[in-house]
Amino acid sequence: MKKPAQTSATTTDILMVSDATLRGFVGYHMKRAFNVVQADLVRTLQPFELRMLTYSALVLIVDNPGLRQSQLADAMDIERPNLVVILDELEGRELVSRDRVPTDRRAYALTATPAGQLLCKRAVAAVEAHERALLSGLDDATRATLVAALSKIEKSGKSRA
Amino acid sequence: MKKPAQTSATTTDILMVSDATLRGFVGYHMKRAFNVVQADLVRTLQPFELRMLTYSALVLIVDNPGLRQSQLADAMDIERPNLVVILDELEGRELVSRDRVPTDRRAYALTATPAGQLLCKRAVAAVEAHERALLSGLDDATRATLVAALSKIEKSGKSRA
DNA sequence: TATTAATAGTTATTTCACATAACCATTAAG
DNA sequence: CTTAATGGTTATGTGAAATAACTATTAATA
Repeated sequence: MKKPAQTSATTTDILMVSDATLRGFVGYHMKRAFNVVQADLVRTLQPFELRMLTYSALVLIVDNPGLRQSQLADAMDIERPNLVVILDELEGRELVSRDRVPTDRRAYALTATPAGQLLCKRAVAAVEAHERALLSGLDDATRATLVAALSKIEKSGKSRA
Repeated sequence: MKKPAQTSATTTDILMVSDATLRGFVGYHMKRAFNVVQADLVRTLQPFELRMLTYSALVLIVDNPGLRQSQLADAMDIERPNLVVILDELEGRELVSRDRVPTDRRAYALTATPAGQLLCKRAVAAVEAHERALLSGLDDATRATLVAALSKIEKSGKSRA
């Protein structure tokens, strides 16, 4: 009788690590799944030299031309100071422009340049394709339930912020 | 005729920011929902003086007494160097101990002290309670679908790591 | 109107979660 | 026995967030 391949000559005891307790939490599953999605997103955006934040900022500016930095920060759920570097980068690449608002000389109106709009369109298309591939294992009904559940969770947080 | 409350004397134009494009991505919903869950988790763990990482490390050690740091790093999907500080903290608080493995004097076997086990039990209970509250809007079937979908997404990433 | 308070954006600094490179000790392989 | 690989560590860097404190400007109020 052959000994089963001498699995571990080294005392390493390839005992699988159990994460049973953590698996009991929906949050744990969310983090793990999101890590996968995010890693994919980062790879997808790399050719465009966009990061998650520059990407979502750009998309929001394209979709909401003329909005203020504070509105954008609000929409992105980040603090104003963090937005500054993001916009510095986008502006430096001439993808968006900060234009003074004549009626309020404190504020800047954000708009995407033609180059920014083009890059945005391409990036969005790429992300769509990648996400479609990543979620190909889920049928439409499941995907809808997933999104609905996530929305509900998100909303339930808005109350006790 | 009363003018409708002069909604904005300032030109601020309270125009709602549209995130319609981003809402088209499941990943966006995942991030938003996870932010809520994570914020809740952080608040929940604060009384125990645990952060997400110290918490999950502790739980995994309790569930897998004797495991090595590299196994733990692997299970937590982080690099070994990052685990060092986490364990320094847990060991400093005498919640876990690093014991030399006699058969391999390079490695450390990680075990939770009684204090660590107790804290772990309490923390897990608290997180369970909080998560139950957070997910109270979802019925069991939806929750099951959610977890199944997230697991599938997670797995689909494991192939193309 | 003059002063105070609030707002928009910025700078500086910090924390946390992660990654890489390089190193020491020890063990395994050639 | 020399070389590889492994387990843990140190040092260091990056990206995503937050806070405090500042300037310029606009709104509120006394």
